[in-house]
Amino acid sequence: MFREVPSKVDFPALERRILKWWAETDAFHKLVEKNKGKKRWSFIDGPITANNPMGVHHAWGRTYKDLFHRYKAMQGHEMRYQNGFDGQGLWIEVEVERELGFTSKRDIEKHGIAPFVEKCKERVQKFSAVQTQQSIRLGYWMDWDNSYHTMSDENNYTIWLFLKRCHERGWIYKGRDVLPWCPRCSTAISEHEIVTEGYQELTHPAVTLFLPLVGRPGESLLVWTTTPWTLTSNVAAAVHPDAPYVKAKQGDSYLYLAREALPILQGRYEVVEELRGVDMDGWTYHGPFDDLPAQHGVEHRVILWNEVSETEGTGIVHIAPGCGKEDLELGKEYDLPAIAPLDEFGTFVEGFEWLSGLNVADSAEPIFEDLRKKGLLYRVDDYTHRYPVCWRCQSELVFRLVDEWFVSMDELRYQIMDVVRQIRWIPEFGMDRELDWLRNMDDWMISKKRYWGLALPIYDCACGHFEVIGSEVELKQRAIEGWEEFEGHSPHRPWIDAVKIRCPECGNLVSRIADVGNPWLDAGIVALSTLNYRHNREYWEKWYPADFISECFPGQFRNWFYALLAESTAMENRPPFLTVFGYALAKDEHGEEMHKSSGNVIWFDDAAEAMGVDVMRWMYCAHNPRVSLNFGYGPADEVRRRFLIPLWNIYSFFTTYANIDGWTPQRMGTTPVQAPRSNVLDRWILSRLQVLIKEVVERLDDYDAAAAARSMEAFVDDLSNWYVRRSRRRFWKSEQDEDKNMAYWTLYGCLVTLVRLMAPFIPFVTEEMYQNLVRSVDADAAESVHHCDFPVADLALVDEKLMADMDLATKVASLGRSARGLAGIRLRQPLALAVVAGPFAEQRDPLGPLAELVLDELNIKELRFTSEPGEVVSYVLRPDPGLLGPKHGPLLPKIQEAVATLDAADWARRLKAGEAMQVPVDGEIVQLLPEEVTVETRPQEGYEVSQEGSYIVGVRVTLTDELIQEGLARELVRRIQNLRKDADFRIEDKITTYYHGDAALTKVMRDHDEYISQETLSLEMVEGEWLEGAHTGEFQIDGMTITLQLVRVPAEGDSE
RNA sequence: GGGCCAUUAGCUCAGUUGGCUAGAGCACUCCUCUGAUAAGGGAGAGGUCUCUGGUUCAAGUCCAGAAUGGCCCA
Repeated sequence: MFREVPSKVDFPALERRILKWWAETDAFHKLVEKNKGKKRWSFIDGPITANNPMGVHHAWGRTYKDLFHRYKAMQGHEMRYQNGFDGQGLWIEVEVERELGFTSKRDIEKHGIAPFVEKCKERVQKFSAVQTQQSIRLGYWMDWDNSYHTMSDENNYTIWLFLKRCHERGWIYKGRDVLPWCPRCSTAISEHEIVTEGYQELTHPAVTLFLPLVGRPGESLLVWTTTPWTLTSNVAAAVHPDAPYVKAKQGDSYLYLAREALPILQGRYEVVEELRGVDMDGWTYHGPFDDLPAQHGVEHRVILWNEVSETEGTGIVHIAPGCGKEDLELGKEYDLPAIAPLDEFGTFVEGFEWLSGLNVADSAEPIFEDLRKKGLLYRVDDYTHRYPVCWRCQSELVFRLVDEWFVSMDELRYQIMDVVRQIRWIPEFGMDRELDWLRNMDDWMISKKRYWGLALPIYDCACGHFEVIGSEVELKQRAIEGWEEFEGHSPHRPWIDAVKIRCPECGNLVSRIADVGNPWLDAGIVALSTLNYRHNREYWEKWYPADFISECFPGQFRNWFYALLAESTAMENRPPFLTVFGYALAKDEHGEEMHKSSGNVIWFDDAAEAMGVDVMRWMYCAHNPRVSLNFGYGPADEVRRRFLIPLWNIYSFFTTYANIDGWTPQRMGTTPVQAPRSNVLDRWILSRLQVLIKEVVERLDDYDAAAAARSMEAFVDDLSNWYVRRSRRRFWKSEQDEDKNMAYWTLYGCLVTLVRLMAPFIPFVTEEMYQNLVRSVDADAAESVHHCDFPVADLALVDEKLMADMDLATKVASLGRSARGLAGIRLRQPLALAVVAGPFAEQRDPLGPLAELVLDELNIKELRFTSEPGEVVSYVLRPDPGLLGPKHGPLLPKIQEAVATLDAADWARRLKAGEAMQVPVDGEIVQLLPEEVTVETRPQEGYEVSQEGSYIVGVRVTLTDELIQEGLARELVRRIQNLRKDADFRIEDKITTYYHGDAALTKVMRDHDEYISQETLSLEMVEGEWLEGAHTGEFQIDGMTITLQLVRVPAEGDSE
């Protein structure tokens, strides 16, 4: 016996039960053990940031990872099952700062770096534990005790090795650059970080000001900027050499600006001279802040620059090499001084007099006021533009001249590009994206002026020499002092900073630079560090490169993919992974981004308990990964209703009837799938099943989960709405014959195969079904569905012709239902005949045995096939008077007459083929174009028809008394069945039926006594008696009344 | 300015070597079935497959250009 299966199911409760059972039986580790020593399948996990609970977008990615792990496991592969947590870097620091109520780096210093770093570690531990629990809830099978952390010693030291290798090749250098800088976080923001969500639409005051020219009294350049604070460091003004400029007179002053920019002028003006940019080359002017000490000795001049836009601002660009990236480049070219006005907090440094000590955020108004006082201010306007902000704390970034450390991309860039081309990118455009990034990226800035992160092993001596340490062993050897203080700690600040080495060039003691590393270094090294590259090269060789990695596409080209590629290429010049699978973003169900502030975020824990993770997983798997996923309760409910419930219903149906008949698979050894079948439905569904297996394997081998899921949905639909629906009677009948046995074997075979096919997708419900369908009757079967082998298609069972014929049968059934619908005759009313017209040629019986299915489905006595549509429809040709009237005038009635005499069926075909009609009228030939003649189809007398393509199904709508009686009998059966159900009888309960009512109905009861009692399991049908206490119903059928009463008959052996 | 992607029914999307009278689900209206039943089925309506050219016997599909939207890089 199978365990009884309720038709209603609580998926989340089921999932919790299965989770508990997996834990109790140690199902995961048994799987690992089972596959030990088999062919490897290597996966490297992109570490999840262990900073907050995971979201439903993480669950999407983790579902793919679990899906392919489970699939490969069922196909017998050894795997490492290692999950990764990312835990070093600014994002952790920012959250901890928030927790502690800190607002700047000074607070951290005051608090102490050591306790701060400890708190960062604690946060990572806390949330990695939370995410582990959530992942387990998702059904993600990983070796959770073996998760790696990017903050581990091994990970950090492996990065040291990488940096050492880079240094040996001369790729590491200290650069002076103008970088986007967050004044709150007090660190540079690398270009990797600034690009996503790094810009906001902001409004700033833009200032237009005079720069008085030297030696040209009364004449000024007009410049424009949105960052007034940079004017303090102005050293030059750039013009486009070929652009037209003008000298405009306004009042007593003469202004220079681009001709295109003239509309910027307020009030009346007069153009007194036209010139080109090149004519202004070398002019000198008085800087706007020449009075500040920082500006002493600076000569301001006009330079030429091809990038100057004539339409932005005034067409004359203010240049401050200490405050802008392009400015600095230009500065190098023209040998201009770079003045750096801001410290790490965005405060003006010494040398700026009244500005010194003022924060950049508060500087705009005082600067305008100063310019106004000096008579240099022309106008101030609000200007809205996209401005970079800190991606973590949203502070507006400034551009600061700083020392940072870089890895040169000169050589590495091209090596990585070669590696990229050896990798399979899914979707394919990934390769182009990555190559595009590599072509365009600047040198990799690896330093960050923060606390919690990789301790960059760079020892920079004042003499100009610097060293890069490649391991903890090397550091110990080189340590002159501080080793004891450091020993026993992780290689993090502040402990690591105690260690000092001797400069081999000048002999002085050298400290480590204070910077920590860019966090993508941490995540990028894992292809080496997690495979024990430093200590067990054999192990590493076994698992490197990964067969597969998978992450969300947007962002990762310049982040994880890039870092992984860069570090592996530098170390080994081989791809770190062979296939990369990317997917898009998760949005809310209306396609809006999920934001806490919009209130549309769905938390993973809520979703899991409300919809169940199998539903979520199916939604993820069935979705096209290239486009963003609209996640929500609505779509989830649809998945549940459309897919999981029907699947469950098939299962529930099977167990219900199998239990009634006491049917169990005696032994799995005589595999049900292979036994020959005589029933066409059995042969058909088993053929479909093999095709399904083949498709699913092919699609999963190609990492196309969505196509596999779609195939499975289509199969479940076929199984439910055709196989089971058409086979119901085979299970329902009371004889225990071979046909029934085969039906059980077939449905059972489909279910147990489906359960294994779907196990990687929806691991919980398949486990539940497997335990009941397989384990409960076969103690020798694999303990868990996830320990089973993945199904293999038996192509010998594929019958293409049968499947094509079945397609035709379902099409005929569909057209027949449609025709019945048009006639308004309900399905319960039997009809005498259906005629199918189609391209059957000589075939007299195109459906063969499948015709039975159609007859039964349509409740029709006879099915006839013909290749002559005229048997069911006639055609009427109607010359369109609206078109032909104006053309032929009085001839029209005669044309209509003439057309009516022609062979309508023949012309219907020819017109459809685009042929024009030639109609003899009054001795001449009139031509009628296809669009001028409407072809109407009408059913032949006594038929209703429905047509699709070249198939027409006509049903005979004439009802005889006999047919009507039969229809009523069926109607009565239905009433009794409903009554049985209302009475809560079990499906197999036998009953006695009492009835009385209008004569016409009681006659049907008597005449169809055998049929009705068989259908309703009535042992006896008694007319005229009234039974107190029986389940009673009074019904109106076609205006007649009947009262029905049911009584359960106790079965033998019942205790009643 | 450059790169990548998308554009198919009211909405969400299938349509992967060019071969359809372009499909599905949801939503809507009507109908229907029913011991799988808080499910299922059918019908109706809804499309110049963004546009313009081209290649081809044949284009939603391939090519070129444009428009719109999105992502990325300057």
